[in-house]
Amino acid sequence: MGKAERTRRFIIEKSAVLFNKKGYAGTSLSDMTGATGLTKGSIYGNFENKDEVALEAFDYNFEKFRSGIREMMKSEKGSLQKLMCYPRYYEEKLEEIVENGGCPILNTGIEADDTHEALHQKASEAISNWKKSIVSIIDIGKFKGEIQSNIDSSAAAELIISLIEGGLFLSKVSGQASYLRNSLDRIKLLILTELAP
Amino acid sequence: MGKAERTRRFIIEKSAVLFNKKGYAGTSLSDMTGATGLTKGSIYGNFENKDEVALEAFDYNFEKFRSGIREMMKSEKGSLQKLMCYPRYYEEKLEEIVENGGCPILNTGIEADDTHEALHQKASEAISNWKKSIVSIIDIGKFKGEIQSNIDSSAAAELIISLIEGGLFLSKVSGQASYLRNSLDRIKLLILTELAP
Amino acid sequence: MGKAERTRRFIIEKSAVLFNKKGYAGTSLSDMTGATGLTKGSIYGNFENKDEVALEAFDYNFEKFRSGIREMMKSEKGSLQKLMCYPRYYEEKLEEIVENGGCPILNTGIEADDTHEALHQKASEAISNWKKSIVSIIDIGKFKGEIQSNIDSSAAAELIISLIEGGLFLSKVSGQASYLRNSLDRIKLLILTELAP
Amino acid sequence: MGKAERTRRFIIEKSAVLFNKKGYAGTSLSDMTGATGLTKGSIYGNFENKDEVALEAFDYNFEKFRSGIREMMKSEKGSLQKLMCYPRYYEEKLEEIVENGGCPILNTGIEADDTHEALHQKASEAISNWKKSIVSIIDIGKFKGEIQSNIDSSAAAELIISLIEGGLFLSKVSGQASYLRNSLDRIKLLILTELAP
DNA sequence: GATGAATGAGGTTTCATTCAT
DNA sequence: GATGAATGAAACCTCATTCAT
Repeated sequence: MGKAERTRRFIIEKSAVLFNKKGYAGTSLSDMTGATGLTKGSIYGNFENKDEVALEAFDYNFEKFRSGIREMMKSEKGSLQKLMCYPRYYEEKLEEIVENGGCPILNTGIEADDTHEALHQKASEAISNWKKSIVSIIDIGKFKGEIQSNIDSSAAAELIISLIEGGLFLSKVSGQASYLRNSLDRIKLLILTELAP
Repeated sequence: MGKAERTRRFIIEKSAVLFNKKGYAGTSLSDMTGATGLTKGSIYGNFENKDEVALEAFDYNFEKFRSGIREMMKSEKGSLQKLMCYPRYYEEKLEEIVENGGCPILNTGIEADDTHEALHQKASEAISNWKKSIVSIIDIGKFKGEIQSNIDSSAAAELIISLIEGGLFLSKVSGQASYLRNSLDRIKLLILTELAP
Repeated sequence: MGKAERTRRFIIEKSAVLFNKKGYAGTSLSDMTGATGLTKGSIYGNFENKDEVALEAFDYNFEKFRSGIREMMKSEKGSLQKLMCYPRYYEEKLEEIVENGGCPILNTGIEADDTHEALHQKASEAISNWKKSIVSIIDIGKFKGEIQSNIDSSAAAELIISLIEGGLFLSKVSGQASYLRNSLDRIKLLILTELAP
Repeated sequence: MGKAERTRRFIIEKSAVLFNKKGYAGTSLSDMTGATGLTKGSIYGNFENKDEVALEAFDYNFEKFRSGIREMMKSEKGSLQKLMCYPRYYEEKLEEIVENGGCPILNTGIEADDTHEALHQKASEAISNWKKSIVSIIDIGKFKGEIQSNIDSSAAAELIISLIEGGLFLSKVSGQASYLRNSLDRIKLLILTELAP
């Protein structure tokens, strides 16, 4: 990793939490120079404009948001066990997520949907990929006989995601963890009583 | 209603959709003069500052968001029937909600939670009131024997809200109505198979 | 005094202290409506514009500033006794003058000299009249043999005014009464040892 | 001196006379861009806000105001000769001072005393330092036997300052140099007949 | 005659971006 | 490749003033 690449990385890391907390419109170049200790010139030397930083910051935030659970899943073999990682993971991580400004898909999706098409697209793709990965786990589960074969994989995946995002949103804004907990409990129930054969 | 009150009303109505779509930081005074045809001086003659407009615009958006379902519920007697209004209502209204920029609680809550305490508070209170109204319906249902008495009213209410908000968010950002539909189907199932005696 | 005249009077009285404390540029129409409880329309119904109020407020402030000493002088017969009123008067009144924002000639003269010709003129005339009144007292004193006839009336008057204004300014800004006291003591000395025969 | 420092200097120099003539409230950012040829952005790149420019402009004006007399005093050895610099200096400089808007202590003190605490403080400190420097000259004079030892140094210093400021004010506003001349003559008399042994 | 509401110019400040050094 | 300094547009807000009611 050359120096240029390292500087880019550094700028993204430091800016990512700003964008996640204050949003795209609410984060200024000055916020970014303040957080990085770099100059505006330096940021413009490494990125074309604020947009480019925001776009990469989203990728960074999203990757960070997803890598934990991917790691957790690796050590699980069964499809149900893999799916059960979701409720386990978010239950553990709520506090940390809140500290970092919340779920980046939620933050970026909500801000960008009517204002910033490129960011909106990023959020939309993130959702799409997330759904695909859950569908894939369920389909493999069905193939291996670990999950009932008459399950609608797509519907199940969408329901799981809606419950997680709804719970995260309400717990973050209301300050009450119970919203997320109830959502995650429902996911567990779903996995154990409806997906499991 | 005096002229001042009419102008305030007019400014709020015209600005409300802007704030819901573009957010607080993303909506400028110029956007507001553009939408109303009034001058900045006129807006500042009727409101103390942008904050005051945004705060009242939230109330307006929230009221509009809630009044439809309140109306629908009025014509229902039974507790289960009242609760079933939620899935019915949001299924019908998704398109309209999307056109107006989405759920104001979601939009405002997400933007404001780390940046604008007064708006955050508004969103938080809206959630709290919404939950109370669902809990109240359930509790009355329990009292009247229409809902199983061993149900955790609070948990059920939080779950319903999480499903609605999660579904709205994902359908809006992904552009796919199925997220919300699946959430609403799950709410119906919950009402009919878990709450009903 | 008709109603219109009473309203004008009221506006001037309430605005006069504002202009004396905050200056012409520093006093806004809103300050004036705040201080009077009247509307902008009402002020513009009684005065042509802010200038006209400021000009009359200066007259009011100046008159108030001078009327006290004029009163005090009335009860004195001798020229020296009349002149001695100055040090006596300002020694007594320093606190009150400071509370009202200081000497209006000083405030208006300093602010207006390079920015507002009409106000400048008012201040300049006030100085001129003040000087004339002192010169007149001295000249009468000379005629009556109460004051040495070889005294330069004009120079003595200017010196007295300079000492008063210099002392007032420095005491007001520094917060220390001694500046004015020393100036006034010097005036007394001047009267008793140089003017007196 | 780096470029930034040179630009700051330039802005201060060009703004200083504006602030001295038109006052703090009467000087706008547009006045400042007009006088410097720079943009508002550039001014805000070099200063935190208008206040910071005004505060430094006062220092600049005051320093300019004082440096001349300090220079003149350097070539004098005796205490009386040093004190005699005051009347000599201000007699010479009246015209130049008037052209530059008058004495900055007077202008700033009068405008700021009831409206701008930071500027008021600056003016107040300037007075305090000025007085200290005169007291110091007198005390040294007493020690060296050049000035009568029973003189009240503080009172003499305050009187000198009051005479200068009073004279400057009245000559500036009335347009008649005699006010200042009479004050300065009185200072000379004081030095030669009261301070001198 | 008085008022409430509006205006439009101008106030201070911050923005994303550029470019000579 | 990085920086510091500048730009000009646009941000929020206040101003003195006007005028229909």
